[in-house]
Amino acid sequence: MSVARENKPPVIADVARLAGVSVPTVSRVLTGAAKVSPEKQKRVQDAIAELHFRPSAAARALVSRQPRIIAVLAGNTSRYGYAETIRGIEESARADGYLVTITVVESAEHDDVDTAVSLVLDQPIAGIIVLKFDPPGVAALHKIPTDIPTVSISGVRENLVPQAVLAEADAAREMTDYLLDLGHRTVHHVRVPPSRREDGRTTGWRAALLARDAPVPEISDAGWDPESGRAIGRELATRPEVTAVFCGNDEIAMGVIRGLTEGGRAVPADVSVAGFDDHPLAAMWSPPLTTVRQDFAGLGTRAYGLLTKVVARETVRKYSSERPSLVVRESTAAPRGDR
Amino acid sequence: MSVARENKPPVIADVARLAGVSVPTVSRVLTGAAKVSPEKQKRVQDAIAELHFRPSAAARALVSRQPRIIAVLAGNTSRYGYAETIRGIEESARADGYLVTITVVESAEHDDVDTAVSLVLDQPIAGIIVLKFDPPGVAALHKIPTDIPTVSISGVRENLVPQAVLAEADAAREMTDYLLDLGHRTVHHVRVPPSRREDGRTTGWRAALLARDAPVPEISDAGWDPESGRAIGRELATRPEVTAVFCGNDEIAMGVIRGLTEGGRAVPADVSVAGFDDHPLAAMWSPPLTTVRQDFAGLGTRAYGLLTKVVARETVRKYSSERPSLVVRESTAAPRGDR
DNA sequence: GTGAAAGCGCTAACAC
DNA sequence: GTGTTAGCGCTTTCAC
Repeated sequence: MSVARENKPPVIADVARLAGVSVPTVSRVLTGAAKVSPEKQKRVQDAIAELHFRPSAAARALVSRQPRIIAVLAGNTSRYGYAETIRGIEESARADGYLVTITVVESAEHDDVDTAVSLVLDQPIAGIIVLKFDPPGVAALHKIPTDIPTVSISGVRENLVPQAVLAEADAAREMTDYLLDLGHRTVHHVRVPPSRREDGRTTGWRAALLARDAPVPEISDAGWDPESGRAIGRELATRPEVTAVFCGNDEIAMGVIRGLTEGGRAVPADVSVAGFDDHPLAAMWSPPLTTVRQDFAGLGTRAYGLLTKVVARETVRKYSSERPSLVVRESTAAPRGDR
Repeated sequence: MSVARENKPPVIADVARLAGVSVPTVSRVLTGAAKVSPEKQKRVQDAIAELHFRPSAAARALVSRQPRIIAVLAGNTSRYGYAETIRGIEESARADGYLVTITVVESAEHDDVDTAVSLVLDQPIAGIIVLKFDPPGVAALHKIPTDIPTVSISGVRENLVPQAVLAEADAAREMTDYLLDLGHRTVHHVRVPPSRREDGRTTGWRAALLARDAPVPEISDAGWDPESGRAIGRELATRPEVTAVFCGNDEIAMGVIRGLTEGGRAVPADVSVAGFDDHPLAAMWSPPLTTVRQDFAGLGTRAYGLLTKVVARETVRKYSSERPSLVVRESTAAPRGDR
């Protein structure tokens, strides 16, 4: 009989026995850490195949002190930007032989943050990437012990840990300038839940307005659900002075357009609406949505790259992406009076 | 000095020393497995806090043989249905103290499948959930050794492993019947990449047509990107006999509507278009999309529940969800001649 | 209740 | 090259 232990998964000792070599020799062919004679190599290989042996990841992680898992902490996983960023992280990690875990931080409340962070800390992980796009993400970052390799992803620079950033503020400013250049007196802003007091999109929008001496209208706060944008759109439809709206993301922009339309205002004839992100459906929308293209997957990739350096204890510095780019489609136009 | 080992994370022995107890006693207060006197309990607790001690997950996984991680294998992670299903899995797992990993199976090619499955198998995991929505998912499922606790999620029943299913075929049939009842002579079908020769949506559509002796038009194959739906929509726009289109998912339906519109056909005046999934943007679309609501998150939750039973070696049987429900909105109407 | 001793399955160190 | 000896940091007997 070749199966040494009834019903239990084979261990390295079983392989060694079957191949007629010592345990470390099996380990050597497994890791390739040292030379093994071709003959024994083959015997070991055969034994492994025969027993369907797979080394225990738990034992390896214990002895080598290098778990092959990285954790992602995020306030959300299914909205477009989040999902794409995670996709970018996973893709790079997989190519590198790392598995990635995702855990969502339901809210910035102590209990939720603690649950999520503890869950991650209680597993054998190599490092953590936190998506600091919203308050839960920010709260989570602050709860992570400083001795754990950590990287954050954000729309604004900060110095807590190395981070991959998107130059959101610059892009928002560019978008606002574009709208102003079209002839709009000012630009209204519908914000998605910000990560701090104010996120990059809002900052850039305000800066552009102030730089041109345009009035700074009160901000409308939306949630993550497009439905919340619709309600805001309906409200905006009742205010004739609103001719241009810059939204925190495309999904909200789509809701806003819907609400505006329901309220009797045509887009872009009566009011121009712009989004942010370049959601896959933005081009399908009617009218096709003017927006800002963000390379979320690339952001994830860069964050992963940063993390591997931190894990390897190399010195790293803050990273910065190329600026997101303006994509002009048909949901924006010059105001009525100007045409 | 209370820190026993310079620069290294504290281990259980450090805690024991500081608290003046034995290592097993510390372990006992950690796990709560056995009684410890209140006094020592407190000393241990204090030592843990002082040292910021966290037990090594790797060591625990090794000795207890019960990793607290479950893996999800999927052909995709960011499209709506996938992302929502994963969200459901993660939510239940987190509540249960399990971490979830995600790994993408890029294609059904041997190399991609092998990379993904090996990655997962090389880590300390308790079990696997595979999203069998597409060919990569199906291929991955077949590569998983049978001794690993595994559950699949799918739109059609099969018997390989326990699975959480959505009664897609029934819902598709209901949708097709609804369209036929409106007075359409037949219903065209735009398919998303199927998991097997034919998935539940296509099967249900065909069954409904056959049952009513309606002609069964040739199927149009779309990809996952809405853009591919748009191309199909343009093509469909050139064929006057097309008056009703049932699409494999909402994103494709939105693309099809766009293409149809660009081709000069009005929706629903000239042609009715229905989707599948009830994407968050479906209600925002113009016209608001008629679709089928699927409870993806619930599906994920049920799959997780199944997996925990398999892990615990309880006997389980196939699960089945309530049937998805029809959501009639404004993208469908009676054909022109009937009005 | 509590400590000593014995592993979990693997890799690292060290001879030969 | 290869085997022997030691652990990795915990939990689990098993005495007392």
